[in-house]
Amino acid sequence: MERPLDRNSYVPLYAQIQQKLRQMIDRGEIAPGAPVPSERELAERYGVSRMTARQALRALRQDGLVYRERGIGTFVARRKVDVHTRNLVGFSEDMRQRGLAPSSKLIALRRERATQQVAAELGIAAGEEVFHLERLRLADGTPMAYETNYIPASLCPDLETYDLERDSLYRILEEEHGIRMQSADEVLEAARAPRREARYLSIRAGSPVLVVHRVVYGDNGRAIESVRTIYRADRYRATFHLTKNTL
Amino acid sequence: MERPLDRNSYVPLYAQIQQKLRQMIDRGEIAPGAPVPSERELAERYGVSRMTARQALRALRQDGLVYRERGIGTFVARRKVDVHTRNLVGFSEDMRQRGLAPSSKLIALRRERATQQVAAELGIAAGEEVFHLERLRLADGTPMAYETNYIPASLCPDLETYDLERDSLYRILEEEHGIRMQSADEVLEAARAPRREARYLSIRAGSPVLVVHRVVYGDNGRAIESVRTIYRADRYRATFHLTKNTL
DNA sequence: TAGTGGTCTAGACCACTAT
DNA sequence: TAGTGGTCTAGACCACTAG
Repeated sequence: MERPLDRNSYVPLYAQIQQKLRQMIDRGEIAPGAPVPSERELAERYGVSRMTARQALRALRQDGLVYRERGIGTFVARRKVDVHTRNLVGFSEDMRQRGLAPSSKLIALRRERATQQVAAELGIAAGEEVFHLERLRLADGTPMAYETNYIPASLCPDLETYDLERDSLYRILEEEHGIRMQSADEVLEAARAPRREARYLSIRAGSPVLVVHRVVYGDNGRAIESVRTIYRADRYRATFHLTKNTL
Repeated sequence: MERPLDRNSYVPLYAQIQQKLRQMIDRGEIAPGAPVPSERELAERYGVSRMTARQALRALRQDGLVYRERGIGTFVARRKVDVHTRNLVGFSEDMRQRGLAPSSKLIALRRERATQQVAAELGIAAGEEVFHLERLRLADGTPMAYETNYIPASLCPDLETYDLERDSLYRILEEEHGIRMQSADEVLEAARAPRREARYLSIRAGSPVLVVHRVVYGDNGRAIESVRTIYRADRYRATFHLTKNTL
């Protein structure tokens, strides 16, 4: 028999089902290509309506863990690329998902007035106060990326009190300030490493680098931060899982 | 009064509502930051249940067009980056969305036996027949990318009969062969342009390029194609819209 | 208090696939 | 024919936010 769901939990039922299925897939209990229980079977097994079971499967498909075939069933996807779905995680979590230990070296942290460009990116007025943060990002102790963040000072006035060499900015914003990230726009491009950043990254100036510019939005639709991350091209690849829209 | 939905159409009701809202947003009839009709209002206005209206709004959020705040409402997102959501489109459609005219120069198209690596990417046996396609991709007549595709020959045995300089591979697969793309894994990295591709792209060998490797999966979970696209770094940026998972 | 989005129910019909 | 996923209904309760 199946362990029942916790109906008093704050975790929605569909999320609990999703989590159970995700575990079974991760542990290999359901092999790639093998069918996942159908919506109706999940509904019966866990004592929920079919719409609830369906919601769990939809989220798994969104993450690329399963694919669905109408009239046939839902199956565990055969992953080719090792996709760390990049569901809006920061550098620390990204590295952990890749099995690497993240760390940082603080280069700069100061309050300053937003330039026209930064203000436009963050949707605030030019001249408003922002935190300007620069960190060298390491994975297993070796330089991986150079990251520059701009965060509206009003969102997190006490940012200077945290240890940004060890702590995760996203963790601080999310857990300490209740700022929930909802979505982000990312632009990726290839470039030559600028002299200054190249020195920190221990590469030659002009070497190819992957530049990722990201603006993160909160659940109120307002920008939380603007980040530019310069990755060593020889150490980093960005991975994505794309799905056809209209669920 | 509102134009009613077409209940006999093959287009689902939620997709029709989604389309109407998308138009209103695109035309600027609902300004960024302004509220979209609530789920209950859409339900009443179009004579559908709330769950159906909800499905329309969910898809719009997934695309980053709106954001939702519980207890308050749904609002048109204030886009900072011009995101062409890259919902699994090919080069042709990508360029069109950027307002550029795509064209191609066919470099090679031949049947060959899949190497170990290509076979692994496509999930077929090494030695099985694949089409090997190479094209120089142009936007408004200037070189933008060099693209190499591998497609299992069994999927589209008559590929050679199409004009791959003018036609879209995705269109051929989708419309002529009923192969529906469902998802894809993408890996992006920065690199130096190899000599051969650099010549086609009219750049110096060693210049930075953005290399995008993509494996596309159909709705049966099987790989449809493996593509490697080398973009000129000075002409192309890849844009993405990321969302927090669990809808 | 009224309105919102988030979750959930217990059904229903459909097109599709495999047997 | 039986089972699947896709769509849809007409309700419900909840936590949340605003006035």
